[in-house]
Amino acid sequence: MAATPFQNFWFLTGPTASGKSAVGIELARRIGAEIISLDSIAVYRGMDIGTAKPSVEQRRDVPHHLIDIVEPSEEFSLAQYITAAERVAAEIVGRGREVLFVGGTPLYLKGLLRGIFEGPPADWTLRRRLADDAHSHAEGWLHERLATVDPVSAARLHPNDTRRLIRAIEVFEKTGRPISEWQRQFDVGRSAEECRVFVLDWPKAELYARIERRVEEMFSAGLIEEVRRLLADAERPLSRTARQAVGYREVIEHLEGLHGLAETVELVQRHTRQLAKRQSTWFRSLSECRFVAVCDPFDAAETAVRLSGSFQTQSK
RNA sequence: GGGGGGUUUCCCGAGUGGUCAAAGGGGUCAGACUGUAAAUCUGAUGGCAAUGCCUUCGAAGGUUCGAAUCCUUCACUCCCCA
Repeated sequence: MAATPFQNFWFLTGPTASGKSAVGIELARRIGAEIISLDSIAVYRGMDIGTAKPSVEQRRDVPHHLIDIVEPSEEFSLAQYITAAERVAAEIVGRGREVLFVGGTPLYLKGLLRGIFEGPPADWTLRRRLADDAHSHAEGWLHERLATVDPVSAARLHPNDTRRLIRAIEVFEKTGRPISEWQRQFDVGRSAEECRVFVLDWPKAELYARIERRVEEMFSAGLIEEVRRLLADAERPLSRTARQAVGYREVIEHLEGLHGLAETVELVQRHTRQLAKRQSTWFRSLSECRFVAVCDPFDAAETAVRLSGSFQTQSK
């Protein structure tokens, strides 16, 4: 799954609330691109307010893909994303247009840039069994168990990193080969000069102010009502991947009576700041990234001009 | 006016003579991350010339070899009776 030359496409990313969507549309216009959303939650239909999806007008203006492609009751995964992105990107290229990825899910970005291994899909029954076994054994059982079949991965993973330990064991059981032998794609990245991966880079205080404001706007735009609607269909409960999204998780808890409204708003703001922090950690670690400094007053069109121009001059 | 409780490191909150710079949680900072990733996991978190030293548990005194822990007074705060 690594062969697709995603490196030749355009990528616009950055932490949440950094203005990616607005800049993306301006940039797409300039370069004649269609946009592929790079967002693990915007794939869900009906999850609009909390994901700050581009508006209908914006989507009419520039074609957007991989938004609203699954039901909130369905699980979604990295591999599904990569597969869908490959397909859509090929279609866009077929139309003779540029491909511009816009969004802030760094794992998906890395998967696009470097490829992912052809592994087995999640087996939730097996995972559940392993988790149960781990509970009934002593601390560190999963880790020891992995060490016997895949010492390399065991050495890399912390004994408490249950999810990755389980996935590593799962891959071994399904394929008979250790996951550490499968996973080579992420080892080496290309340099920023060879790629067009732009990261909107804000001063922290300004970004945090944008986050606070945006979360308040989500609530006044009806986030709580949106969550009520999502929960209304008892036949099709929200999937594990859909319900863990920031904004949704906290509002669900609010509706369950766990915390009041004011506290909920604060929680969403705080968790969003923490998300932004983790996104930034990813960008710093990716050699492909090119940081584009932005600050208030923010001008999306001007930023788009600047980063497309910077590419022309920087790439010789 | 009478009786009882509280004041702990950024926050909440354990700790009732030494093993306490002080549990745990939150926050913050940093890191990891390949089929749950807006998830999950890890480390650090009083100061410093730092295998030790200095400052800290409302304030000031006191007891003791030794106090966040005991005593006295003061300040603020909460509850009950009047």
